Amino acid sequence: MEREPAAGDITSSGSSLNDVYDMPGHLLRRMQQIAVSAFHDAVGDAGAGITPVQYACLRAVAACPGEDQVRLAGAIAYDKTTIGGVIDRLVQKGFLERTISEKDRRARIIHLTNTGRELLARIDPLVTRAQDQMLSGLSAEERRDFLRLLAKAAISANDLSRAPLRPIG
Amino acid sequence: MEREPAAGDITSSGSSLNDVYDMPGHLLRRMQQIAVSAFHDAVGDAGAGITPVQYACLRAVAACPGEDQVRLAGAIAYDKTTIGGVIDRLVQKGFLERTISEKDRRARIIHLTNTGRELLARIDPLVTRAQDQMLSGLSAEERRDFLRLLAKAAISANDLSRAPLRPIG
DNA sequence: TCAAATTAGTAAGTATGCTTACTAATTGCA
DNA sequence: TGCAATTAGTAAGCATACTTACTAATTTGA
Repeated sequence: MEREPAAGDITSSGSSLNDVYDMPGHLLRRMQQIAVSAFHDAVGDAGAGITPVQYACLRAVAACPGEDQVRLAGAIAYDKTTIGGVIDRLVQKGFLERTISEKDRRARIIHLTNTGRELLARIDPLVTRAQDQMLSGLSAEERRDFLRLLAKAAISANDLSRAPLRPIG
Repeated sequence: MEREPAAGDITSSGSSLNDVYDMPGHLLRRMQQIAVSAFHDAVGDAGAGITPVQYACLRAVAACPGEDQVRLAGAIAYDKTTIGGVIDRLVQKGFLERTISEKDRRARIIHLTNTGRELLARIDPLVTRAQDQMLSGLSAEERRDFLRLLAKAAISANDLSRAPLRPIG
């Protein structure tokens, strides 16, 4: 397999990183990390150490109080193992309550605490600001186009995911 | 356009998950996970357990042989701590070689092994296929638009990231 | 009705993707 | 020249995001 580099070679391996830079997988990974950064920059100390994943989990509980973990996971496209740990930490911090369901003793019913509700009210506007900042390089029209296509791609490929979105209701 | 919650509102907290579903942060997180899934589905057993992150690292070494870890990290926008572990595992599997630099004894110089080169040649077409599959819900024109906007957003917000892209050369 | 299949949740293990903190080597500058 | 600042890399710790495997509870169906 090994050979001497020849005169016409672009790179010593015949491959360039430009391919990688244009791959949706690479760009999505980078944008996701930019999104996490922007979240932390915008929320800062107001967030009591909350993460983007924990924020979405709180929003899911706020929108769907009294659901069990599997259905909450589906509502925001989390793996059921993942959401277990996320809820652990949010209970630990006093933002969520976890009780055993009366109807199904396997299931855990999740509710917001007042502290959790207060946290959400406090950071919601900051999170909205972060969403703007991560797309600050796009014009208003480009943002609309981008979001439309991003949502369309995510909906189309939903079942490719290990943790597909399963909206409640 | 924001409005006051009215008597007839659906949710008890005045918030709905529709906001979350439209947030770029949420959609980017979902698409990133879809991308990882599509990679594993497409590469399967041919990849010797390689991950998308490890693949990009191999491509970076192939394109920029003989670089140190910090510069390789910059070439694909990885944190220097992260790439350390990634390279550990790739050396462990026999795809990369790590040697101490003669010029700077702090630095580790990374090279592909022949096995690593063979792996790349084998899986490159499969990875390309995965990139198509994750955008299968978009038309050719939509894909072009989406990729253009995604790249533009990532370039603009590069310095928001904790691990910005720092191309070599 | 009762055993089989399914389901909710957890546990353990692995791989990113950071943070902070540290060592060792190199650079810069007074 | 020599000391301070910087830099490459690692270590430890924490939070996702899975995988596989397990327990316990519920549902199914013969």
